[in-house]
Amino acid sequence: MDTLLKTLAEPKRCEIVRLVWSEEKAAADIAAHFPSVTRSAISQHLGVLRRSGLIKERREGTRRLYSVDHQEVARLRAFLDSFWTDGLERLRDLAESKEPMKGMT
Amino acid sequence: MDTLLKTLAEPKRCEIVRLVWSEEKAAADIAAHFPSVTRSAISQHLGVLRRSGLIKERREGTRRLYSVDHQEVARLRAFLDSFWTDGLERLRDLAESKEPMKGMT
DNA sequence: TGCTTACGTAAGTAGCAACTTACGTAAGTA
DNA sequence: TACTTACGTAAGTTGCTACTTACGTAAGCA
Repeated sequence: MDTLLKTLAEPKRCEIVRLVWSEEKAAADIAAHFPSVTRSAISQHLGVLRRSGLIKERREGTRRLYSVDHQEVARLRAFLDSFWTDGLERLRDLAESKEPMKGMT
Repeated sequence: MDTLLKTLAEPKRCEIVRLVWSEEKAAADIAAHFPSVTRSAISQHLGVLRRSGLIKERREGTRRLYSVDHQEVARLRAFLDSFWTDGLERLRDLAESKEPMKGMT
C-alpha cells in the first residue's frame, strides 16, 4: 500500500500521472515535458509507475503509449478516504496486511 | 507539497499519525508500539512529522505529547481530492509553485 | 545536591532511489 | 539488407533516508 504512496511522493511521477490522466501519451512525449532529466530517467519512472499499477502500457508500432489505470487510482483513493474520515481500526488491518485493500475494488 | 506525501509514504510515520489521530500520546507510548526499532528512531520520525506540520507537540513536565494537526491534514486531503477529481490545470499550478496550496485553508 | 525519567540530537552506517552514460532491441523505412 | 526511430535496460555514481549508538538536557524527586 505504501508502495503506491511512495510512487506518488516523487514529484516527477506525480506529474507523469497528471500528464496521462485523461489521454494516453507516448514515452517520448512524456519525456519532452522534463527537459532537465534524461529520457532514460523518465523511462525508469514509467517502469516504477507501471509496476505499481498506476499506469498501463499499450504498444503501437515502435511506440509505447501510457495511460492512467483509473481503477487502481480509485483503490488508492478509497484507502486514503478511509484514512481521513473513519474506520481507523479497519484501516490498521488493511495497512498492515500483506494483501492490502482486499475487497475494495 | 510532496513533502507531506513523502512524510506519509513511510509506513511507520503513517502508523504514528493513526496513533495520535484521536488522542494525544507521549513519545514513549508511541515508541512502545514499535518494538522493532529504537526509541531514537521514533523520535526522529516524530521530528519529521512535526516539521512537516502533520502533528503538534505539547510539553507537560518532562513528557512531550503529540497529536495530529487536523487542519494540516485537511489541506493535504483537499490537495489529493482535487488531484483525483478535477481541476487538473489548477492542480498543475499548485503542484509546481514554490508556495503550494495557497488559499486552500 | 545528586539521581532518575523522558525526551531530543549529533554522528556514523547501510541501503535504497534517482540519476547518468552506454548498450540492446523490436518495428518501420530506404 | 542497412539504417533509423523509439523505446527499455544494464551498470555505475551520488545523494538521501532510516536506522543505530552515544551523548546532551530539562524536569521532577531523594
